[in-house]
Amino acid sequence: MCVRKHMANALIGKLQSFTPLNEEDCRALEQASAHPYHVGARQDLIRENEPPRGVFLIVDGFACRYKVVPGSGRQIMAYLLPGDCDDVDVMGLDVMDHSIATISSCQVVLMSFKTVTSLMRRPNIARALRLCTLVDDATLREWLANIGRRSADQRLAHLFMELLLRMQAVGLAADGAFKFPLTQQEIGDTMALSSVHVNRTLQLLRQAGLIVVKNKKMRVLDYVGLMRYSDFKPNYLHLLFRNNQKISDLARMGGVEVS
Amino acid sequence: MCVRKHMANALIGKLQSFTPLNEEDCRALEQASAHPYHVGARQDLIRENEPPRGVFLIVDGFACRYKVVPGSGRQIMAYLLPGDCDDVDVMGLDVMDHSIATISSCQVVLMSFKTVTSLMRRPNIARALRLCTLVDDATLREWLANIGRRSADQRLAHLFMELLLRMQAVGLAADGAFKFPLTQQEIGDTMALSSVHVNRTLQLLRQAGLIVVKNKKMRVLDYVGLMRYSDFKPNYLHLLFRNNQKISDLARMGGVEVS
DNA sequence: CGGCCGCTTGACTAGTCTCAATCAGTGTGG
DNA sequence: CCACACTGATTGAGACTAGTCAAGCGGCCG
Repeated sequence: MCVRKHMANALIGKLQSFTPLNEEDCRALEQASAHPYHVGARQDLIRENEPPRGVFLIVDGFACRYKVVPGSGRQIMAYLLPGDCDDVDVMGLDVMDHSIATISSCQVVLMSFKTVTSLMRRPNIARALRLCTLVDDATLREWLANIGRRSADQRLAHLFMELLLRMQAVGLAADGAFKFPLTQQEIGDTMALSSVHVNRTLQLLRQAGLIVVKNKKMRVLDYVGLMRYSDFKPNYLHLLFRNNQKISDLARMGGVEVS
Repeated sequence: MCVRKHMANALIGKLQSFTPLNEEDCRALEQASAHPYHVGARQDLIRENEPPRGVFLIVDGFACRYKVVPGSGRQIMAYLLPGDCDDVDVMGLDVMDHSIATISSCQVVLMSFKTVTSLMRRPNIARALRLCTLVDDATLREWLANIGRRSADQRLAHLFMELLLRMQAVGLAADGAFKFPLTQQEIGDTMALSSVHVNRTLQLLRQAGLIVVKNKKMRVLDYVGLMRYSDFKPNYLHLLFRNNQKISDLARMGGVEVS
């Protein structure tokens, strides 16, 4: 197991939370993500129907997967937070079936297929990356249930609770607060609501004393309340795989049986 | 490449449409799926929070992934049609984050982790199974966009078009018609609509001369119309990977640029 | 024949959307 | 330093899609 903490590198931190990595693994990952480049806010990294050029890794900032539905704007289908990356198997695809874009300005690495292939030859890394994909899939399913079944207020509460946990998992939340660069329009694009309704719903959550949003930062004032409010069950994030004690505790506090 | 046609085994047929398989590959797959067992309609195969016992493969019938959202019924998040199977990586999870249940009565295989591991040692099979997962993910994203962005009538039209293509891809649709064992309630659970609204919406699509549903069979009367109606783009099914000429033609007829 | 499940229809309700106007914060050029 | 422009947040009013409740119908099975 790699002894040094690599929280400077969110990817390493995240993978280590899934599976132990040795020195060699860490070196390989550091090398692979050594040269990020800067991308401004609201820029496409790759568009639907384009052939994948490699595997994107977000080192810093918020990015998202999205699709445009003609006549109804766009649907955001996932957030890519620092340490998150594309499905490693996109290499196998001829063309992308969705687009990826930055939300805030980002530090991005585009790993070549060769790089990814050599990373995947390391069993620990391969295992960790596969688990990442599994969690991404589970998150997508949870979003489907969220959008399909919950009312606007519960939907937003659920999303914010997830963001808090995910940001905490990569060490980017302190005291319930984290960077939150999303516009209300973008929140609406995510949760299938109009920006007007997002606005009114945010006021509701604020009045309920659950959250505060200000200066592109969100603070969760009462995460137990937020979990209850949205019926949030953290199981889909599979946090108990992870060796961050604080997160596991938090997960348990949801009042959920996590066997 | 395996010369014999294996359409008796939907899985082999499906994998072959992604990548050529040799005799050995086919034998291994046949062995792995040799002993399906029968499960009645509306039975859970595995429930959320249970540890996975293996990888499910649907040999015949309709099954689905779903989650129950307290206070709002259930959300179906995917259909498993004949030849479809669980994500091979569920083996890596401690507990399921969703349930899997039959819709109609089914023939099911539960492949042991050992079996799956040995299948994954065959490069062709591994590649094909990974592509399956990628298509499943893309389908999930498309459903999210569908539920998030489209009106009830477009949503249903889109779903039916997808089902037609998928059933055709495994040789289970003839002349635009295929088995359709879903109740209106289940369609609603899938597309996040009430059963009452599903009922009225189906009448709309019927009156528009697009589909007929009768005796647990659906017939698509005008698939070009259905595609237009729902703005269906078949790209997410990645059909052009597949060696079924008819499907590729159909995909192109959507009027879509599929590079 | 009776019971049950699923389909159908009607009437009413409500959550969310759309349109439109105003306000606030930030950055820019004169 | 101020006027202006632009983007995003906020508020109000009215319209509409889809949900809920409730009753009746139809076909299948024991």
